[in-house]
Amino acid sequence: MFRSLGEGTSFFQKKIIMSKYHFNEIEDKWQQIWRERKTFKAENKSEKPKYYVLDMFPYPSGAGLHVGHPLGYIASDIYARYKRHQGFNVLHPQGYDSFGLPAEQYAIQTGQHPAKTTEENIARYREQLDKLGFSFDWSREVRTSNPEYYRWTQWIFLQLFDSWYDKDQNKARAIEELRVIFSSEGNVHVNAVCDEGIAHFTASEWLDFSETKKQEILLKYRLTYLAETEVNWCPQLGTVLANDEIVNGVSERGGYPVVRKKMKQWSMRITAYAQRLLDGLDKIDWPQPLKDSQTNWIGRSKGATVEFKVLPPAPSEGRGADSAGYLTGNSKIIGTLLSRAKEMRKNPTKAESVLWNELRTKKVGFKFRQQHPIDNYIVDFVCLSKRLIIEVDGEIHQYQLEKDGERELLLKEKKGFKILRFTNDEVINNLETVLSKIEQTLKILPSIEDSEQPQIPPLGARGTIPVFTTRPDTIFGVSFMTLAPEHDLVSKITTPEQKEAVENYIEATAKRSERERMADVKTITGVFTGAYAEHPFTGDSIPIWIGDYVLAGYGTGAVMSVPCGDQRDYDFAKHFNLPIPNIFKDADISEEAYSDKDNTIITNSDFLNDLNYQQATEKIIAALEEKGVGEGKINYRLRDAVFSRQRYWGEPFPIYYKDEMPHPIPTECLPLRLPEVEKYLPTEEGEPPLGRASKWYWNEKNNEVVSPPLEGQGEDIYPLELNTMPGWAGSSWYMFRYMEDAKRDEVFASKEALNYWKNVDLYIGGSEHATGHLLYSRFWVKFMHDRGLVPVEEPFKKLINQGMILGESAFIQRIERIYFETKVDGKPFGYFSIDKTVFISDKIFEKGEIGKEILKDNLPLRELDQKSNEYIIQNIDSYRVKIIVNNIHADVSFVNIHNELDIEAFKNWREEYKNAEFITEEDDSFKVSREVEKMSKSKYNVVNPDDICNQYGADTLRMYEMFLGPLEQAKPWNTAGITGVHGFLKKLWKLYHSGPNDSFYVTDTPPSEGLGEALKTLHKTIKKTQEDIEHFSFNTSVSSFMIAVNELTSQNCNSREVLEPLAILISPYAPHIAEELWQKLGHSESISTAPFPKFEQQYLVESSKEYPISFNGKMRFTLELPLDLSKDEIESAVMAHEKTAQYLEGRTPKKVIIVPGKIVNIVG
RNA sequence: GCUCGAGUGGCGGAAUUGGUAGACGCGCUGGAUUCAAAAUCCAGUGUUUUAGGACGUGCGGGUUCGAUUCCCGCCUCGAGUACCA
Repeated sequence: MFRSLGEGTSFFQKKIIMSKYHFNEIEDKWQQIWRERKTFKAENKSEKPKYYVLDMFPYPSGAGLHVGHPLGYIASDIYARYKRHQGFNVLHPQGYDSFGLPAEQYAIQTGQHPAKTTEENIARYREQLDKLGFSFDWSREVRTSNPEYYRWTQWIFLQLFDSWYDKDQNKARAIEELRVIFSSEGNVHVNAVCDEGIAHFTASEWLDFSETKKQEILLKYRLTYLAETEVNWCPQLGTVLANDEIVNGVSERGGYPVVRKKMKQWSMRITAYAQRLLDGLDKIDWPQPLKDSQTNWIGRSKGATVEFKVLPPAPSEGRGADSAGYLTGNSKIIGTLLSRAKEMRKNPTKAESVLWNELRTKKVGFKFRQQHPIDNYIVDFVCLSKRLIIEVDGEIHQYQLEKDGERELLLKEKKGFKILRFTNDEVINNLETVLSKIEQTLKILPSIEDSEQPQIPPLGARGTIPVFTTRPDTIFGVSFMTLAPEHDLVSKITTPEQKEAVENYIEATAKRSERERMADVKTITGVFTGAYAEHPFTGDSIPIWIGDYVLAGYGTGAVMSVPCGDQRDYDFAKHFNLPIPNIFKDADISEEAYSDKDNTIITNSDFLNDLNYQQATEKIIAALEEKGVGEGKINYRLRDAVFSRQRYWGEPFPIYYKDEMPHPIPTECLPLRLPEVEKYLPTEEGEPPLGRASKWYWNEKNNEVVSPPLEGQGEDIYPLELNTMPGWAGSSWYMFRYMEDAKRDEVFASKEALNYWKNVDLYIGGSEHATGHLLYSRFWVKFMHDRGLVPVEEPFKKLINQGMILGESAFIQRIERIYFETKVDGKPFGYFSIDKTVFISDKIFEKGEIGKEILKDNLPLRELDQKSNEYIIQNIDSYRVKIIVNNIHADVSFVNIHNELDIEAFKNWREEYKNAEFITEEDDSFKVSREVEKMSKSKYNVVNPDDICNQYGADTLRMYEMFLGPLEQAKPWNTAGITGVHGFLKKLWKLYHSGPNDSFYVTDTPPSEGLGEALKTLHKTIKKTQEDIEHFSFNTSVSSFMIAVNELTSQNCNSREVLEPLAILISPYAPHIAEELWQKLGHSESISTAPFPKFEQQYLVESSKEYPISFNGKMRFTLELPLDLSKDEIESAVMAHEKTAQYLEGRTPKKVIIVPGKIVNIVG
């Protein structure tokens, strides 16, 4: 080691030092130059083609970076730099996902404002990132927790609030357009993704509604809406817990009870986009496993809905529509009428059937419906597109006349229908006249758009139980129905006799947490409701059960149980002794259900007999639709996303409440800044932390945040929303923010910027975001596209998941107990626990008897005697000794590459180890065992990139991380291996410093004057590097650099023609050393702008090939032959070779396979 | 359970469409240099062997002149997801 560079050092020594590879100096120098010259600033206007490389931005945690974090950033940086060499205008930004839980938890514990913690963490992250020499354009940095950023998150939220999803146009539209539709024609023809069970209203009704009522209705259509959602509430902790924070029904922290509580929460109607999210996957270049998990998450299944009519609870209560005692209340009238309409359709009068016969075939030119419910009535025939009702009357009583007059008035006034009336007589005897009158009227009446939409009352409101099934073909195998215990109808259909049992069951299941219910799938539970449903085809009565194997949240929360075809139904049926009819030909269902779709032949199923799955499904769906009791349907597993969090450190909702209804804050008033609170906990009343803010009301008049109004004052003052947005809000659109560089105050991103950069060309990040960020972000982008805010439908064109870098934990073994066993009869003699802390070197006892010696020397037997008065171990040799050890994590920094522990450092680590004893190896070393685990602070296996940078340099770290293995694969970190890559960089440096005293030496002499091998090496490397980068195979290109440098070194190459392109090839990987060499080569511009070397095939052309000669597929020897030989010439050359005869041992070859340029194989 | 991915030396891994299995690096062994160490350089390193060879890419089959690569059946590990009707 040199003491100093001062006077005592000779000039000669100084020279040597200066020309060595001083990575620290070089790296500092270039990082500073890049920063000063803004080398990597992207321009929004350029002649060059654009390329956008993005990393998933990090959450700046307090722990800082470990070597696993930069892996993806290094890969993306290499690609970004490569693309710059290829002549692209590259956007490669970075930022922080800076809202989140850890900062808030820290705030709760310390009272420190999360903004401050976040700020500090970001500073530390930035410092660490800067050391690695990334080519980020930091001028475009984003932080999701900055008001100037979340202003636009709030703005986008308001766009969602201001939108509804039109299923007909299959896109989101402005809510204003929906108001216009409501004002002109009510909601009957609106085909929207919306809440269930919205009552129908007419235009005039809409206009009569109060503004609050209108808002209430509009909320049911908005893409972000308020809904009662069940959450896990922990009263003791005063907070809502996520599912994974609950273990066995109690909180993970503290073990407090958790109850299910309904809370009003904001939700996002992501389900509207289910199909488009699925379809979009075909258009993007993402890893298949990731696409698969999104596909699974969306969970599309094709099947049918079937409605089962609930039979009246007891025959004595009658069957008529008027006396359906169990269906009460206004909303149920439609349902009653509908089932009555069905009844009436089945039993038409003669006149009705004659007229229907004419109308149904569209003879009059328009589509008519028979016995159709309109408002509170059933009309005989209706043409919805012309709003024409046709009534056929029989003998009219006075009572009926009055009623009809009343309804006529209503229908005319409110719904704008024209009514034509005919008598039975007219229809039967004067059909032609009747028809021409209808036709004439139709001509006069104006058409109404979208009239083909039938008026369907909401599911379940008709006294029927709708179910979803993927196997409608098995409908004749239904022997019972099962509802989720939470199903709305349960209380309505349960008979008095079963009431108690059902209520007890519901109570019992409600107590079990969702987790418990899911974990325990073996116990079969359920209760009979006492009610029956009618099979839509056989008319049989089917018992209706409830059971917790049916989930309220999926499908309709009810299933038609087909025990012969579904294992769960089968188990349920067996358990409760329900019938299991078999509808599968030649299927054995004595032990389990027959769920094989492909080999199904249906039997015992009326008109489905002898059909296979596909045919039967097709036929039954047609039959369901014809009968009006069901239809083919696509169901999705995807649920709407809950968007509220009862947290402080997130975006506040720009919403205030007036008359209980949410109102948006004017967009020009954004951002709505997070208020200050004195504590980051929920309030005593269980409100979210924002409830503690002293100023958190909105003055509608002055448009400002104000204090709560005093009693009797503040007419224009309304409370603001107390929840905040979840983490994925800010990350769903951040890729667009980077695009904007100048007008960030005016827009989330300008049209010009959005149109120029379009979408992310390459996105690199972890696969853990598969069903979170990556799905939500796609959803928001599709929405933003619909509303004309962005030009693209998909945010990320190509995506790569980098694998995790795992840590190699070090384990030190602590003796817990010693177990003796007599040698004679193998009987246990005794356990001895150790009250001292004794550590034992790894595997020392595998060395047989040595172990015992060591034990004798180190564990004085008196210790054992003291511990147990009963047994005195006099002579350890007469026993078999078993040591029970406990593995304890030791910090990896105490362990060297030979797995030897620095005992002193370990002793000083923790107070409890200060006086520990160590049983060492014979050479006094102490070994630890190693195991690969996730890198984490708690496992003491974290390797800090700063340390690596200081010791080996950023270029070495970058290259080594790439060299470890394929980018997408998980791989363990092993610091010992880094010397190989570091040695390579030293060799690279040396290659350019082959002058006297290791001075820089590069000549302008063409390499062809030597052997010409150097150019071959160079072009081979160009080809390989280019292919590898394009395939993201960075590990193999590092090895090809090593090969190149090894070859060029042995060729003594110092030609500029080779070394200059080589520096460019390496620069994406090791940018600092490359810049330094580039400068030494005489360039003043950054190497990052140099064009990528062009590969030329001519240098790789070979004239001969070392042929492997195989016998029966086994390679025996090689033979160098000219490449231009014909097959025959190769054969004769091979056959003439002496070794050929030797391996043939006199046999005649049956066949000789020759693949010119590849291989020769002799068979025989 | 279902879906997806992966199994190659002591270790990380390579072999782009079936064509010389183990590139490159670590580690290990021996040597050179050094007072010594570090660093550097050189040689060797899949297993086995009677030194000819034999066996080797999780296991068992198959296709082929030839299989780490393709097909069938299993085993193990990892990830995601889970009573989804």
